[in-house]
Amino acid sequence: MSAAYSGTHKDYLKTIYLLTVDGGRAETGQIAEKLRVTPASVTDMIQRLASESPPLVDYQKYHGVTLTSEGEQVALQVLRHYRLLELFLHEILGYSWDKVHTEANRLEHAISEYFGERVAEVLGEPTRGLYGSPIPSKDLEMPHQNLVCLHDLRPGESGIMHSIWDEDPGLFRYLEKYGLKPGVKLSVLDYSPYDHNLHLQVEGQEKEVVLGASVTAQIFVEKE
Amino acid sequence: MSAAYSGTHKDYLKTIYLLTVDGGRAETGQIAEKLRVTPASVTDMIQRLASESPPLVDYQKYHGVTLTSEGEQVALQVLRHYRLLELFLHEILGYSWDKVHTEANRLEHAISEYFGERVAEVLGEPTRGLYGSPIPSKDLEMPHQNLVCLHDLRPGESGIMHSIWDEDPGLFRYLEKYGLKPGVKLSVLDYSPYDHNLHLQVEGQEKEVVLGASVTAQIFVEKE
DNA sequence: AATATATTTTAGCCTAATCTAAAATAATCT
DNA sequence: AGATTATTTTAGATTAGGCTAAAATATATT
Ligand SMILES: [Mn+2]
Ligand SMILES: [Mn+2]
Ligand SMILES: [Mn+2]
Ligand SMILES: [Mn+2]
Repeated sequence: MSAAYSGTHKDYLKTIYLLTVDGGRAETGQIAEKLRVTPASVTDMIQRLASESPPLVDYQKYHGVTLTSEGEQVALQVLRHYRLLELFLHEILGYSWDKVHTEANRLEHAISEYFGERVAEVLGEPTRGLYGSPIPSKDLEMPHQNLVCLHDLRPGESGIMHSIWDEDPGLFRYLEKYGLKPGVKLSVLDYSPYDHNLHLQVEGQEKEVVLGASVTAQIFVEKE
Repeated sequence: MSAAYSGTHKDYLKTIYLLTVDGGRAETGQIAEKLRVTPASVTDMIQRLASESPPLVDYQKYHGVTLTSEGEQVALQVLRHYRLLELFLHEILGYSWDKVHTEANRLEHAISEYFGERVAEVLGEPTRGLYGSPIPSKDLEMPHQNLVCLHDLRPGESGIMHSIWDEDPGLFRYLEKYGLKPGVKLSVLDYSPYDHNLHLQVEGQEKEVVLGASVTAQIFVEKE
């Protein structure tokens, strides 16, 4: 189906996907920051993405872009490769969490579809990757998930830790020290309305864990 | 040490290495054919390789190039990646022989040094790849080998099949039908001076195998 | 040795993807 | 509402790596 897009095209599309997955448009400046290029370069590129046939983005001057369905297909394919690679590097090649990102981000464009499917098979056709991130299926459907931000849970509610915003490895390591990693059950014991701190009971930990709003806002849980 | 050379640079250097490993110079037209670009493009590129600092090739106008030792280091690094990947794709991901080449040729530039070493470890630090091709060590030494062309063996002489010229998968499959694959012992029973045919005893085969000069010239054996 | 053929190099052009500086537009503040 | 600030777009330039056509050089043939 889809033509063979360049690695650069794919990086733009993946970035736009991640910026718009929760609704809204991806703005020039945001894309520029993520891809570490100048806004002028982004304007140039998104105009080219918009004038591909079929168009890959819907571009409104001065108001950023959204993906067309063609653009989304490409983005999901790259994202599938990316998340399969993350898992593969960690599980099969023994990469540590923090080394995974850079390598997967380079390899995601270099591997063939066939490579992707071979890796998927070796890994047992996973639907969740590192940090619990969802992996699009081979036919590019996102696995359904009933996620809620930990920040929004209140005493008495509980869930399974799922993933963290932006997949920040530094934050990930910090949370690991409190036993907080994907798959772990947690329940909210208390909430302080003044500082928005949450007091948590974390599976496998004796002491309760207290996290500030700037941290809980970054954590997604699958509500029970 | 070495700067970060582009994938294109590396493809040229690997190609030049393979064209000069048996001595002599790599000519513009040969490189152009292997890389499927025009001779004019090759001239342009080898002039740039020659004016890198340090220079990667020794260029003599109208008489092709040889690698400098810096160029050879880069070539060996790429070749190591390439041959590790070939083996990896076949052994770990279950690629068939003929699918391996294209993927490895793309991935050889995309993987990091770290990835290469992780793969090497998973494979058990191999020194020979598919078709018995030698894999440069981590510090870029080629494994010693006392190879001779099957074409030059005469009755009474014998050896272990090692590899085939140019790693042609079609020829490889043809030879497999006669039990001829890397690691198999063979001895020369007879030689016809008129057609240069060789009559071979191949380990594991009852009937003798007769091969023409155009085939025996492509086969390397480790002499006993 | 002269001519014909094959190979290589030069010259000029092209596209993708980036940049900087300046101009245009939108968003924010008073 | 008007002025200031922030963001985006345009214009023009650059670099890598390719191309074609023509010129230069080398190799082969008579
Ligand atoms: Mn707007
Ligand atoms: Mn990428
Ligand atoms: Mn010469
Ligand atoms: Mn290559």
